[in-house]
Amino acid sequence: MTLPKRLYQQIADQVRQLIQNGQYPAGSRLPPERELAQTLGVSRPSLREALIALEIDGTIEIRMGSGIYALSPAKTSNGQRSLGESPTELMQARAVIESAVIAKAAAAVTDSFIEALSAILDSMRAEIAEGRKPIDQDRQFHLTIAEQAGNSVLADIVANLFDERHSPMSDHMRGRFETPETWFAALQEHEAILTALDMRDPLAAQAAMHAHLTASRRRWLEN
Amino acid sequence: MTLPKRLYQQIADQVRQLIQNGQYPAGSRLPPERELAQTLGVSRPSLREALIALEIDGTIEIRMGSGIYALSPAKTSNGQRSLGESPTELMQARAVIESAVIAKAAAAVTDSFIEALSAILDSMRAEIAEGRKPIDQDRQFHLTIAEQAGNSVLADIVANLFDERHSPMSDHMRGRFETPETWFAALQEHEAILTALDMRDPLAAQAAMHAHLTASRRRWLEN
DNA sequence: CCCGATAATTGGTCAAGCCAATTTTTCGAA
DNA sequence: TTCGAAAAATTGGCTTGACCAATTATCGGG
Repeated sequence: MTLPKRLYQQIADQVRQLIQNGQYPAGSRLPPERELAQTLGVSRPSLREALIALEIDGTIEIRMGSGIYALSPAKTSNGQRSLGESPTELMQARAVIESAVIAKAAAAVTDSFIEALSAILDSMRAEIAEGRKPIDQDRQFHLTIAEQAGNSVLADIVANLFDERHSPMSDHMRGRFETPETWFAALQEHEAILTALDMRDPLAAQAAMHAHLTASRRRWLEN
Repeated sequence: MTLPKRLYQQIADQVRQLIQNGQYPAGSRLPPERELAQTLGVSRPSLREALIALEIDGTIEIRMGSGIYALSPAKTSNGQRSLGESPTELMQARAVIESAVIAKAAAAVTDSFIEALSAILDSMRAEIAEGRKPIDQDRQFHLTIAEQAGNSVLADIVANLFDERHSPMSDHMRGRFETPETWFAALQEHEAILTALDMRDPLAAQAAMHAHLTASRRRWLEN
């Protein structure tokens, strides 16, 4: 499916291609705004909107009175990966990071932590029973564990990887729709994780999380 | 130090605050462009530039003819963390992830991989000898290891965490300037990592990487 | 040849207008 | 009185043109 793209997005793509194919290597200065706008056949405000997008994703640097400079790809911020580019690698990365994170969380188990996870699973079960998709509870489960590890940088990464896995566009492109059966399987895997955490067993928690993410990958990619 | 902020950034911050403090909860519609511009005392093109920034970072959704809608924080993409917010946590996250990554890379060692790392360290040594900062070689060293792990998602995360640690703003704010001495120490730590990889010893490689990142944290935060 | 002043070039912000998509309102028929 | 279709209003999208501010280039005098 192709969404109609905003003009600023089209312009940004064109400029990004000029940089990435070497026409403007890193450090070089792009043509001035007015010239670029004319070359691309768009208005200056529209070009500026595109330049803002490129500034945000780290493709260019804008210096008032001086010009627009191409940045090296190494300096770009966390660009959005193309959807479907590495779904297997995405799930593998989740397995690596959430295994490390849950080991930390398992070393910091408290009764309230266990109760919070249990409440999330109760809510998840209720949603499944009503035929709804407990995507928010799924996210909350993983994020609560990540937060218990005590490192907000890791928690952010867990959240972002979760969102990449579950972005609406990602699901739509792959033609994947979860069913109550797949959600129930996920719930059972979550309960196994909770049991391992309740036992304060880091190795068991890691194994349960790894099994869950392996199964999730299978549900996502192989159906 | 405070860089003068672009107007669109200031506007975006204001709108983001309106959303985050509950004045426009997720799902609600913001005032129309023309009204918002008037309320904030800016022009419509400037407001539109801000709205593009907010659209990119997932704070809002724009629907032509319908309006501007606040999104829930859960849906936001990888927002930039405030600089200095968690430097300790940033380094801890790097330790967790790069330890996992180097274990994978150590299981996939090849002669050309070792040669590539060795060449990077040679280049790093030459830069240090000439009194320059081998920041690119430092990054290349970490990223080459991450890429050898065979997972582009993890490699991207390693690159992004490295860039967060070494963003010009981050260094400037903390008043930190590396010296030839600190770079030389980093080079020696890198050589220890290479030795462990050359021995195909995942545990030694993990320990060397962990020691390097611990020392790097100390150099960054405690001087 | 160098330095300071001026001009030119560059990005930043603004006002106003028109186009296109969506939503709301109105009107007429059943 | 209700419903559906058409028209109007509202919303975002894009453009043209103008002026302000920072940086760079040029020129003239010492």
